[in-house]
Amino acid sequence: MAQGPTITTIAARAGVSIASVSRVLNGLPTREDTIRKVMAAADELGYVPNAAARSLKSNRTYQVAFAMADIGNPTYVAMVREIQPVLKAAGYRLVLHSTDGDVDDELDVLRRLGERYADGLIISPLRGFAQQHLDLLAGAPAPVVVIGSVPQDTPVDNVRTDSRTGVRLALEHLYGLGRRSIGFLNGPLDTIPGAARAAAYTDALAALGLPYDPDLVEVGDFYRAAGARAAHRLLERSRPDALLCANDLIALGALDALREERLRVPEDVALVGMDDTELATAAWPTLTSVSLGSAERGRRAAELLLDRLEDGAAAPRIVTVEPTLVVRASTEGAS
Amino acid sequence: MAQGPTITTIAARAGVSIASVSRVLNGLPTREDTIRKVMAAADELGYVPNAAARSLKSNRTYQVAFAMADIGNPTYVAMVREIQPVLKAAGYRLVLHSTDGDVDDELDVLRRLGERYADGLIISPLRGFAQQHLDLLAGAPAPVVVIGSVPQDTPVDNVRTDSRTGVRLALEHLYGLGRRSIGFLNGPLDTIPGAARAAAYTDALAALGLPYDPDLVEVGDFYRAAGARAAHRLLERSRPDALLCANDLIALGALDALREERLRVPEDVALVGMDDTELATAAWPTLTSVSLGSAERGRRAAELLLDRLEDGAAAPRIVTVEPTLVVRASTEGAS
DNA sequence: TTGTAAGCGTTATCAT
DNA sequence: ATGATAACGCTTACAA
Repeated sequence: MAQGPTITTIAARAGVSIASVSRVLNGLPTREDTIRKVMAAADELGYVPNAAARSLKSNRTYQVAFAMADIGNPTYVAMVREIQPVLKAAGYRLVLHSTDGDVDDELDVLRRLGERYADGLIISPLRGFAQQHLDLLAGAPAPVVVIGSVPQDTPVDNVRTDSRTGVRLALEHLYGLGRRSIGFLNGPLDTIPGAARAAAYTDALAALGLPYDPDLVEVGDFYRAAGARAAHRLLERSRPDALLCANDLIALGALDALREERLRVPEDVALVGMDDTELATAAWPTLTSVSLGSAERGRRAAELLLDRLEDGAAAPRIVTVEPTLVVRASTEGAS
Repeated sequence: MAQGPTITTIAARAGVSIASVSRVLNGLPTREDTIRKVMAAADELGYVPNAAARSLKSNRTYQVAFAMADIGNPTYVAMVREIQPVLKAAGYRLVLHSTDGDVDDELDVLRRLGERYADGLIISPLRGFAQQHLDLLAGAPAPVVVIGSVPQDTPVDNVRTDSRTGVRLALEHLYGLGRRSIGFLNGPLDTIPGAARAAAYTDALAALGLPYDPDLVEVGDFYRAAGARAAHRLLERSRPDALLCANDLIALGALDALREERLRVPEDVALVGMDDTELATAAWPTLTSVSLGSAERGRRAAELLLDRLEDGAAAPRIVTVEPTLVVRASTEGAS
């Protein structure tokens, strides 16, 4: 915990000015002899440049923030896992914010960007930005990349996925297996994914010519225990031959519930999760799941942000990651 | 992305000196009237203090770094999940480093603390610090808390667990179930947990009066696929009636392998994982697992660091988290 | 090529 | 109570 040397210390030790030290350290043209003296002094003293001083001067922190609802959720873990190495390779540190899906927290993250502790922000809002806060997004003090959808014309880089198509893929798959009574276990409707998936479910049913039956729909939360409770509630009043779950955690909970009710998966009830997390292959039977490309979305978001940091003036970009259906035992029986 | 206002801007707007602005902003005694003017100006301009300037002056970043091998590993996720809210509550940001278990990366994290981008570091080294690097730890430019064991007398705060006891609990449990041929699937021996668990396994066997049979031991890596391969190798040359796995990922892989070999769990082979991650309850049968208190270790580490940041002079503390055995279906049959 | 000095946005000391 | 000013550690004109 020794007090570290500064360029002043080195300058004294090497017998040159601080300007020369700075030049050598930054590789600017300098006399061979001076370089040697400075390097020697720096080495001996174990010099390390001070980040605060550097960023005060350069207006660059070489930090990027990532904000999401819950680092315990495998979806976000997948994102972080991709974001981290991309940033690291580019010389950026990663600052992690967990907002618990709280709108105020999310807005706070946005506002505190004004402290300039980070050069940019990747945010995956769960509750989303109400209309009145869009200007906060647009006028953010640093570049922001949003993972998830933002309203048309919001001038920020954006990585989205098409959950509508994802849900459709799932329902078509189940329909193709002969299932006609397809239930849906959703997360809160006031969340962005919750709302999107609810709409997508209704639409996909219609496209398949299936009736919408409110008894087949339950809203809970994006957690396993909530998923189990929702499944129990649903099973109390109807007997679906398939269940679509708004994420893998819910699906895992549904699996618990189905097991308790002695219903076989997939024979009695076919089960589909969403997000295709590692939990899908840990479960038994392994879970068919709609991949929304979390890892790829994370990576693309990091890349977009780095691009933006190099060229702040470029037009906002929207990247769309296509969903895919990963079929496993929970709908097809074989392992 | 507007250029933010500084205290200079505010001072001009309010018609006072920057010193007064600073005082008001920091709640130092000031005339009512001045306070009003400054606050008004600050509000109108949407002032946010600059983090770099502040930390240059105060030598405080209000950031804490956490370095571990792989954010994809549920053990570390559990730690981050606990560390984050503790830091947040104390007004600190979290900087995340993923080292891939690379020794150089770990040492680099330690060295770069000298940049003073963080006030302290929590590190969970996978490969550990060779003797020659202990001075780097001892002489770190900022307080460090190590999760995992450090050699006696290393002057850093330390949160450890007793994996020896953990392994013993597992073997005693298996022994109590009548298992006598207990195999062991370990991770790399040049990692701290790998080495510790290998020694613990040998000791625990001896304590139970069971012979050590090299055919019952396989070394792989801490991943699922590696666990599956290791299990296959082991099963090719011996038929254990129980398997202890050095973590839950390996256990999951072992489960895959056992299933392929048509061996029933727990009837033919009882299976025990370590770390007690969420994967243990996602798997089927659910996994008996040795909890090493990852969440608690994370939380305690964060608390130790915060304490240290308040009182840098206090004697180094060692916190030990007791392991517990969480018995589930993979050893006891019932769900 | 090198040194002097200004400035990044704060906080804090010192006069006033 | 307030203002002028130095200082934090660095980069970068500008002069020499």
